[in-house]
Amino acid sequence: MTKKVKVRFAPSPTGDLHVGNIRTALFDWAYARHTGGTFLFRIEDTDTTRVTDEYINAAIDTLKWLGLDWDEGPEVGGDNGPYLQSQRLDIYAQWAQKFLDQKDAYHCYCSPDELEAVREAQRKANVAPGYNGHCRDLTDAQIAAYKAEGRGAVVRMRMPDGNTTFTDLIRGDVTFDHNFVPDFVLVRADGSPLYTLAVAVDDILMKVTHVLRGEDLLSSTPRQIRVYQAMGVKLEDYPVFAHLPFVMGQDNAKLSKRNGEVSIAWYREMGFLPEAICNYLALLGWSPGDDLENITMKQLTEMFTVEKVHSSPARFDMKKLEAINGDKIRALTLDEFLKWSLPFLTKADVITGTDAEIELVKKALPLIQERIIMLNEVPKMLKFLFTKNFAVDAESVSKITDDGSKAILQRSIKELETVSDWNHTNIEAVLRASLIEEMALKPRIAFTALRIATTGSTISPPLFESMELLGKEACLLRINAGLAL
RNA sequence: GGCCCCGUCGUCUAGCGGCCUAGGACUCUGGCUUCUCAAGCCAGCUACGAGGGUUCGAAUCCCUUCGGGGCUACCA
Repeated sequence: MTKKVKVRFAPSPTGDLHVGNIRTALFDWAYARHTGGTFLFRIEDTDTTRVTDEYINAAIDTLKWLGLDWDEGPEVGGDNGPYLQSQRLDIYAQWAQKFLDQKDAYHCYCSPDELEAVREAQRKANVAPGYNGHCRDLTDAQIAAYKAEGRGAVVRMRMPDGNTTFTDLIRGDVTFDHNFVPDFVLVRADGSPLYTLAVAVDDILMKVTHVLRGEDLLSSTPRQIRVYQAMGVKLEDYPVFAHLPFVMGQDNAKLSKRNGEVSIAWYREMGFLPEAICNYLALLGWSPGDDLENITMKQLTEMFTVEKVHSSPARFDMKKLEAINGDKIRALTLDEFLKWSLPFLTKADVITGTDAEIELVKKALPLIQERIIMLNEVPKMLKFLFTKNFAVDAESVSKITDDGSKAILQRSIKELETVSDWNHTNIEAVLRASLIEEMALKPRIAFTALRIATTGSTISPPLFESMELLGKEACLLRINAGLAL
């Protein structure tokens, strides 16, 4: 009988969640959903100097926004909580004490300076740096002496001789010789637990079956397995590991959270859709196959398997993300597009949100849906429909002050005044008849002048539709104003 | 330095011994369409890091080498 899958995403929010974090979260989530298992969300905040409440809340918010819903964790609860490690300190302390009692762990009185000196010597001697086992077998007298000195002590796990082999779902069997896995610290001198202790204890206690995480944690796996052993966990109850390849930056360096472009919050502000971000990120290190790329979240959960995840790192490519975002925007229904656009429009002060404004937005959106790749372009493209103090873009003014343009504008006013039923078909008809047919102008020339005068820019939604939405009065007003420039 | 991981077009990938004179997507270039910008359509450029094996046959298996990355904390 196979156990029900439980996958966890356990970030340490020392900043806004970034691209790499989210790719991991996405795979965790997709795998849980694919298998019909449980998705557990846990916050690893044992490093209190770097993790803040603000970042924790931001992480929760980001995950929700992306649609990566969790079954156990902050806000939703569960049977294995609490899900913030800072609230589980007593649990870790108990286990650490147990390890001490079992002699699996011991107190180490070495000072940071002493440890550094040892490492320095090791580097010089060209041997593997790491803890040298100095305090492994201290006598009672030695311990008493250290205590008398007032030294603090950390709790260190004893790494036995031998080696650890585990099967990584993505990389196959991986073996680490314990000669290169020194005794590691479980508890700081101040009594607080370290990641190595907390993850292992939590993954077991929370009954996690699959640990899918970044490959930077690959070499810490033998340490976790050591903790499982000390906990007395049976082999078949160890979680299965899968180390996901990195998402790298353009320069082949690991994407770092110091860079603004990696923060998911930034992508949200720019107007990327969560589904586009997830779709793109899913393609980094994984592929649905069959030349398929544009997939829905539902398809992702149906097709995703860890076995198909690559072992090699992937470069993050903004252009491709943009292309996918454009595809996703074009696939939106009008109501969806409206829902996503409104916040951008109000935030940019293009509209305040009245019913009349929303009605007009609704008419205008279809005109720009295939012309944008990010939602933050919506206000830019629709501003001309709502602005109270209209002005032609500075760089476009000179393009309509020549005699040719004046003639076009003059003739347009004359023709447009005659249009009684103001719609784009009629507008186009009179303008083509007069400007193109009679004046024999090139459409490009004639309509560019009108475009600048009515929308203020050389780039706009389709001209005649734009004029229709603007209304006859406003159009004529603006063209007249353009004539006066 | 040591340990570990990785190596197909510029980028993401398909490929799991013959379907590969290596397919798709993004980017880029050219063209068509066209009221701008897009979108759409067509065409083109460009890859199995290198060297050895194994085999009738290798991108696919093995070895070496080179290159990239991670870890080497009282960070995660």
